[in-house]
Amino acid sequence: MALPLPLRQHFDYLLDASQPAQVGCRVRVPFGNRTLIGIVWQIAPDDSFAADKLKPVQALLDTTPVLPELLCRLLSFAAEYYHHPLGEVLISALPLLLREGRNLSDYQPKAYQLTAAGRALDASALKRARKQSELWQALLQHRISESLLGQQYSRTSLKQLMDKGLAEEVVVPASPYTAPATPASGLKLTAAQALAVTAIHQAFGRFERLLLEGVTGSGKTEVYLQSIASLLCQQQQVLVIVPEIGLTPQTLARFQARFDVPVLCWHSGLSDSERLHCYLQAQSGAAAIIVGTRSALFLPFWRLGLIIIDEEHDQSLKQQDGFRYHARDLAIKRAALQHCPIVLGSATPSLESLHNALNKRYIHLPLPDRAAGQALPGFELVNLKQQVLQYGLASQTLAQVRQQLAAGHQVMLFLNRRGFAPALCCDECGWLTECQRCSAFTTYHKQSRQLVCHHCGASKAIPRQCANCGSTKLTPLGQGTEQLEENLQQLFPATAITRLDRDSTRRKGALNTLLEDIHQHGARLIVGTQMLAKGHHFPNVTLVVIVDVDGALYSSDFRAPEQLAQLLTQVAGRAGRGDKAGKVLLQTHYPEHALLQDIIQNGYASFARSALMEREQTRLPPYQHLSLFSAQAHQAALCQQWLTQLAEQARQFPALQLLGPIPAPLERRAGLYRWQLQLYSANRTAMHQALSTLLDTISQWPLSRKIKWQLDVDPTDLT
DNA sequence: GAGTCTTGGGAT
DNA sequence: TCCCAAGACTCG
Repeated sequence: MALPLPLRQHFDYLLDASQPAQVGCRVRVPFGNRTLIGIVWQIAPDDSFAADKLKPVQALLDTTPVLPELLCRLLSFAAEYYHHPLGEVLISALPLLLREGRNLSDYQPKAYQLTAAGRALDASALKRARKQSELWQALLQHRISESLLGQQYSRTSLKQLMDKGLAEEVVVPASPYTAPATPASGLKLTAAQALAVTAIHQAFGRFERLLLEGVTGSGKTEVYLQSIASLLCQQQQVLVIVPEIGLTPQTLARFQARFDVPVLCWHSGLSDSERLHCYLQAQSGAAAIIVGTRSALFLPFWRLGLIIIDEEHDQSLKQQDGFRYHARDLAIKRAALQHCPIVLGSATPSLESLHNALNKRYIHLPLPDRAAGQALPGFELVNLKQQVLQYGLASQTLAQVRQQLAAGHQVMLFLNRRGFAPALCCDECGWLTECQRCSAFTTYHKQSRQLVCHHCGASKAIPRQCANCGSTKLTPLGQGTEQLEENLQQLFPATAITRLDRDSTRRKGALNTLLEDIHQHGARLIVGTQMLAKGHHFPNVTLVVIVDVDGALYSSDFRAPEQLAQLLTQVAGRAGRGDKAGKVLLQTHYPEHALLQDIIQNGYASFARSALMEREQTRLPPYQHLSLFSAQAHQAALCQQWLTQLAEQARQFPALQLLGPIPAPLERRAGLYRWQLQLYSANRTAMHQALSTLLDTISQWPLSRKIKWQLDVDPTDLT
């Protein structure tokens, strides 16, 4: 059995012949003095463990596996690849209700049918019970579903038939969806879109990876929709994976509006029973299309014909705690197991995917132009040096904002910093409000009157005095979205402003209300964080102002330039999507910066190619594989000691290059010091072998129990 | 991970 | 001699 424990071993139990278990079924087993839900992983007489010490399985919970063979293979691959305990990987793929050992049939539709005795019954036997007889007659013809029972027949009669052993309850899985006879028609495609759709169609029925690199507004979604259309006629299912924030009802509505088949969504906001419902609909084939966030990848499908990963560059596809998998990479593995194609779509593909496309491992499908023929918005750098700024905005920026608003257009201002100000500062001595438990300043939130640490989430009341000198003159330092909104309202008192960030969209449904507001035409200012960058379509936005990117220009993380280029391109892509041309103003103190120059003059595609060359020269991913060990403890010395020990071991593998131990960029978080050791290797197999050996070694160190440590294979975040 | 067992130092 | 906490050990 694989049990949900952080242990890299299996546990054996006795199953008797009356328990027809299969691999992938759940069992309830005694473990020490508690009970666990585990997954049957191997059924074999095994003498590796003393037979007299084996405990029997308490209950076999499934007659058919909740994890079908294909998912077992995917998950066992994932457990090996990410070096995460199998039991935890398996259990994390199941909806919570199944993890807790709930009975699957309790959630499946029921029907009633006659037992053998019922079918053999002589008609005269029920002649004195007219209602029972009627029901019996009906049951002779066909099963009766639970819903029909309430409407047409009496439950009492049924109970009487069941008590006599004449009728019985059976679980009837939902039936697969009805395939449309002809593909739904869509918009007229551009030549590039048509080529992409054809290429995807040609890949149906076999494993193929396709990278759809379409500039913002090039109509990637239309390509997805038209690719899906013909699959639905063959009664195949489609899985669409989107970033967390991209899954707005608008996205879902677009799929639902196009196709007359059941489209279900899967995301963290669903209740436990909604999740189980989705799981069952996918499994039975009742759902034709599932649009979901990364964990939708682990749903069982009746007949999966295509996987689409939208915004494949998005960081939210990588799980950042526990089982740290990358949904894009596991989806590719799943497509291989399913023998179906997978489409990776993005305006700003990750360097990893682009590398694979340029290498011809993936089929490259470029959409270089916007679908409706609009020009891509032009960038204009606004030099902030030696300028008098009003609320962080240059006079030429304000002039252009004013001009667009006067024309009745919408203007978007992007500032990747929520809250009112990144810190409160003492006027007298320069002291800044710091988080007690992190090496970071606390953000001032004016509305909620709190200082919040954006790293550990801790919040506290605003101090009246400086903790250093006792002065009462504390003023906000720097500008966040909350303040920008307030300031803009001063400058443009007659204009409606919508702010989109995690604070303004925290309430359920708030994001949609705000998006609706924006779509109600009219001049309007939209202020927001990177939430603005993710796939929204705002046809009336003609001007995008990137208020401040300077903080991101000089980062130690080798992925920072890639991520900044993606963010800038995605934000810029919100402009000029309707029938009016768009423009982007980029405010910076470093107008000569090479990265900014490259992006604004040559665009993302060119930037990405030169960034790849740089990665090749510096031997960074995707040209070498990276794994990251990190250690956290209350004392920095323990982290350092543990990683030094680890580095010593790792040095024995000639295929590995080491970087570290070094403190993490955010050196302390939630009271814990954080150190890391980066391992690089050109040889993936050698890397995995080394990691396995290292993990075995680590598990024997007493120090490993005193600190918190993790391994992240292919990390995307080095903070 | 969580519960139980072992060990050893310190208090009574 | 007892008590407690930290660390080791085990779970099938």
